[in-house]
Amino acid sequence: MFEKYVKLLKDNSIKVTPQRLEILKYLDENRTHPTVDEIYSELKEKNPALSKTTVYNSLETLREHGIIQSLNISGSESRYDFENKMHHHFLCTECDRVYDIDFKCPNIEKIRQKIRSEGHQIDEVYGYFRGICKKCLKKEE
Amino acid sequence: MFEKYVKLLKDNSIKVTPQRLEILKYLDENRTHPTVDEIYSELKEKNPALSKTTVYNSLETLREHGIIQSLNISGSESRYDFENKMHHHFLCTECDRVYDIDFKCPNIEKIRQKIRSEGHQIDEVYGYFRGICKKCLKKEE
DNA sequence: TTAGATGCAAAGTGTTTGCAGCCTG
DNA sequence: CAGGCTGCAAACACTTTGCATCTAA
Repeated sequence: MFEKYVKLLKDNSIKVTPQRLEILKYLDENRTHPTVDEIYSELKEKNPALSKTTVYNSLETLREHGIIQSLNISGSESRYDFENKMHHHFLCTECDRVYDIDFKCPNIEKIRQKIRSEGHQIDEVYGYFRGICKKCLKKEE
Repeated sequence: MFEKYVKLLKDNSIKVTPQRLEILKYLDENRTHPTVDEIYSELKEKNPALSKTTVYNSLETLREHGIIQSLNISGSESRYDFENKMHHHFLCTECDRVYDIDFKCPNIEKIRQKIRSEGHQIDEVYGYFRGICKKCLKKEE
């Protein structure tokens, strides 16, 4: 049940703890770009001793190792994504849902090259789109 | 001296106040993507009665009217940009400087169309790049 | 004259820090 | 056993809110 996540952690030389396994499993099974609060509230039900600090610490550790991705699309709180391959995101400013955008943009490589040619080093690329999603547009009618 | 900014405000039917004029002038003359604190600290010197609340309020009003742009590239605090045309940004995670990226990416239109074709409505597009800038790379040597 | 802007203080929200005790490797 | 992780409380940083006063139009 947790073998997959144990392997992920061991491969990255990170200590395996029950909290980290639960967080990874939650992110893997909930590709809704949850916030720290959402993760914490949900996992706290099964483990009432869980601390929010641990959720913050674990997410940061996982992110540092490139196992997960963090998003800052909403401006206020961070969101987390088990999918670590590069892709873009669309935020609905009505319902706060975040949608994945899997469009491959060959120009990102050109931009990277342009920035590199100016002497800078690029580590991360984010594409954020905001607007109103299909569901919310229907409600407004 | 302020005619340009008075016109900007009047054209948008926003009341002309000394605070708003100073903020606009500051942003126009400092294309360094300043934070609220930077704007506030600087303007407070000439007008000690200035309130940070007013800076927040004014920036939000200007942003709502599309006169200026706000950036959330650093995760924590917001930054502001007098330039309101679409362009991308590069954040140096060492020195926190933000550089403009004026690369025109024709694929953004394709992504917009793709998202639209799925039924969503797009209002804003942000491209954020993070890494280490030329100046900081030199220091590290 | 009046709707809206300002400034102050207080409250709110998301995140980080310090540290004692516990657990993984 | 040692270094790293957890959990709690307190501290922090940024932003928003409530409200009395003031000001642009």
